[in-house]
Amino acid sequence: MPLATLRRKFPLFAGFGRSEFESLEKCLVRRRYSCGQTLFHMGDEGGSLHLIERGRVKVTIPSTSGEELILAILGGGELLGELSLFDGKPRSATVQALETTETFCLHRKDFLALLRNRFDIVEKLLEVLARRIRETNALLADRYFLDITSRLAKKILDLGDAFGIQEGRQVRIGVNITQKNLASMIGATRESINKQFKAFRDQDLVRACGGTIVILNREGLVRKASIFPKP
Amino acid sequence: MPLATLRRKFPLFAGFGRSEFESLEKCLVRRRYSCGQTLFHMGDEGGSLHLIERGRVKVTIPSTSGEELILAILGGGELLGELSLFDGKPRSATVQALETTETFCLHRKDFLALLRNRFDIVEKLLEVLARRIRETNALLADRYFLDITSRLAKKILDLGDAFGIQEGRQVRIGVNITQKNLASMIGATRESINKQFKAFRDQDLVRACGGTIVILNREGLVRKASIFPKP
DNA sequence: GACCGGGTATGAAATGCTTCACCGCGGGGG
DNA sequence: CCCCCGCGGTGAAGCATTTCATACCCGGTC
Repeated sequence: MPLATLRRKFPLFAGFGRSEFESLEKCLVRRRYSCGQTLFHMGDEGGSLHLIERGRVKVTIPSTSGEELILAILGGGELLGELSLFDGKPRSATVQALETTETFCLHRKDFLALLRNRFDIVEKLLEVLARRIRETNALLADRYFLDITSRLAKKILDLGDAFGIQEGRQVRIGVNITQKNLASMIGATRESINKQFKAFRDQDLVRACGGTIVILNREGLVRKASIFPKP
Repeated sequence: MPLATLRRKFPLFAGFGRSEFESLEKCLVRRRYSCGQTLFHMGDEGGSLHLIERGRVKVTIPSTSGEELILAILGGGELLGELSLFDGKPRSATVQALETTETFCLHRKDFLALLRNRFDIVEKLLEVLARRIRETNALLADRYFLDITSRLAKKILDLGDAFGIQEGRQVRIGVNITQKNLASMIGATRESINKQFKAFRDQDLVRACGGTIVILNREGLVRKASIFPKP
């Protein structure tokens, strides 16, 4: 991969020059995962970091009874598996590929060595972690304060922002998300999602179209997401 | 505050020598908050970091209808308000003193300057952030997978670990936690907590004693916390 | 001393969500 | 080619929690 591409794809390394690039390149190992494959399991020993080159993965916490909670869906350019790097503890979640996914894998000691000399990378990393914390806090708050209708509307909007493809006045969500996945993202059963989703469809807010979701009326969804269910 | 005290109270600065100490000391501003006072509100501009010297605070997210979700209770030696420092965004939560609390306040640019030269502090910071993420993820997972009984048992155990004072075979939780607070920690109503708490009392797992909780039977609580409600 | 606000206690009624049961569809593998 | 499994769809019943209503106790204060 040329330097320019690296810098474009991974803002983390935006400040890199040629010499740093060359020493970094030696440490990167390319990894390829097909759809459904798991990168690692919660509880595993974790000594490496992934940079997602292309594809998408889901970050989940499994329950002992086989259900799963989806914490995040990550795509190209994003960082993955950094937690274990910083505290040396086991993997905090399971990660599975949702599509064919390619990553660059970087080992703990190489990465820490990298950090030591580059304060700009440290700054960006701190920012990434801060964002993760904000996101999880928001999820938690939503789960406390909102009912399923609002949570679903919000989640659809989020997905639209993260993976949306503009199509005229509509936005198509560019990942295949099953209703079951939606359910484990917002903490509800598939059946509840199904019913709520139908309600949104009946109100012409969204459309389902071969596995992907299309947002028809963004404003309407925003209203659903924020109207307060307990007045 | 002498250097030795600083190093003992705040592991973050364990590696500090005399000269660094002197330059740090110039930047620290002592702040005092009485019980109930708020340090800052969610949404505020946030340009500073607090090191808690003594006392305890609660970190909360308020809902628009006046309820609150308690994300964490922090005590002496802990860090507070670091998120806004790293991403420049507004305060992600409201923080209120639960007791008389004294902190050292450090401004953004002073802190960043500190970081720039001290990789050991960066490492510890990353560790702190990683731990926060793990904790929030765990809260979220609990909220998804466990019922109120298990969540309450778990929370009581957590509080015991964090603020417990050994008293013979018992552990007294050294903070005044109202049932309402417990409720906003685990995401339930005060009434539900009350009933569940009574159940625990009837089983001689815990005892309430003038505002504080005493754990009588740790093992029993552990069992309650982990037995799976949906078999 | 009377009043009031905040915390605790408790039961009955209401309800949002889950559980369960069932159906149809489509696609991938034997 | 057919079978089965995973996904979407839907209604009825069940239930965990919330909501509501009420009461008591305690400490402060007017």
